[in-house]
Amino acid sequence: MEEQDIIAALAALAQDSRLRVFRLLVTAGPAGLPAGQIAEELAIAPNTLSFHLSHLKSAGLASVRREGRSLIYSADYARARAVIGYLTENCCSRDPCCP
Amino acid sequence: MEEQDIIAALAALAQDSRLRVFRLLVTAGPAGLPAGQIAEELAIAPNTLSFHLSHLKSAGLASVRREGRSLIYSADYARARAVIGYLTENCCSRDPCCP
DNA sequence: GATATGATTCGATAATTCTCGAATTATGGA
DNA sequence: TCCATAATTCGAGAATTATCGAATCATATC
Repeated sequence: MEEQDIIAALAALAQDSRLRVFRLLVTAGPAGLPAGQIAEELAIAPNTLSFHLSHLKSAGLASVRREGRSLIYSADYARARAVIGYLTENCCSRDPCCP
Repeated sequence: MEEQDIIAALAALAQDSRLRVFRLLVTAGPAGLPAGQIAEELAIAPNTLSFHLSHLKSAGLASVRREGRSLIYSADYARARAVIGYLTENCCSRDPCCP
C-alpha cells in the first residue's frame, strides 16, 4: 500500500458522514447494506450518500454488489487495519524504545 | 474518545506533509525532533511546517516540549492506535461473523 | 542592552471539498 | 411497453484547507 493510498483511506474516513457510513457498514459485516437503507438510517440525502460511498469505494474501504435493484455496500476493514500498521511502522527506529 | 476527536485525528493524518511528519516523529520515538530538523529533513518551509505541527498537536497526535531555543515534537501514537479501534468497533454486531 | 537563531503568527490567494436540486441510468413488475 | 423504484451523475455555490511572504515572539549569547 502506497502513501497515496493511505492518504486516500484517511481522507475518506476523516469526514463525519463517511465515518458514520463506514462504521455502520462495519456493524453489518460481509452481508452489507443497500444504499437506500444507509441513507435512511443515517438521514443522508441519496445523492449526497452516493458521493460519499464512491469516496469510500475508491479508497478501497467499501465494495459493492448488486442484488436486484439494490446496490449492497460492505466494509473492507482489512484495509482500515492496514492504515494503522503504516502509521506506526518503523516505530523508534532512530531511538530504540519499543519492545 | 469522541467521534469529533477521531475525525480530527484522521483529518490531521490525511495530508501528505502531515503524514510524513507524523511518520518521521514515530521513527524518532519519545526523544522527538526539533521543528527545524523536521523542516529540513522533509523540505517543508518553517512557517508551513508550524501550521501542520499545530494541526497534529491539536488532534492529540503530537506533543511539544521546549529545549533551549528549540521546540521538540514527538508523536503520541497511542492515539493513532485508538483510531483504528474505533473504526472496527462493533464489527458485525448485526450479522455475526468474526471470532 | 543588542544581536542572532529557532520557531510561530498573520493575511492573502489558490485549490479542494461538501452539499443540494435537477436530470439520468438501471432494474423489476404490471 | 410503460411505470415505479433504487441509485447515480451533473452542475453550481458555500465553506474549508494548504501554501507563501512578511512580520513577530522567545530564548540564548555577546
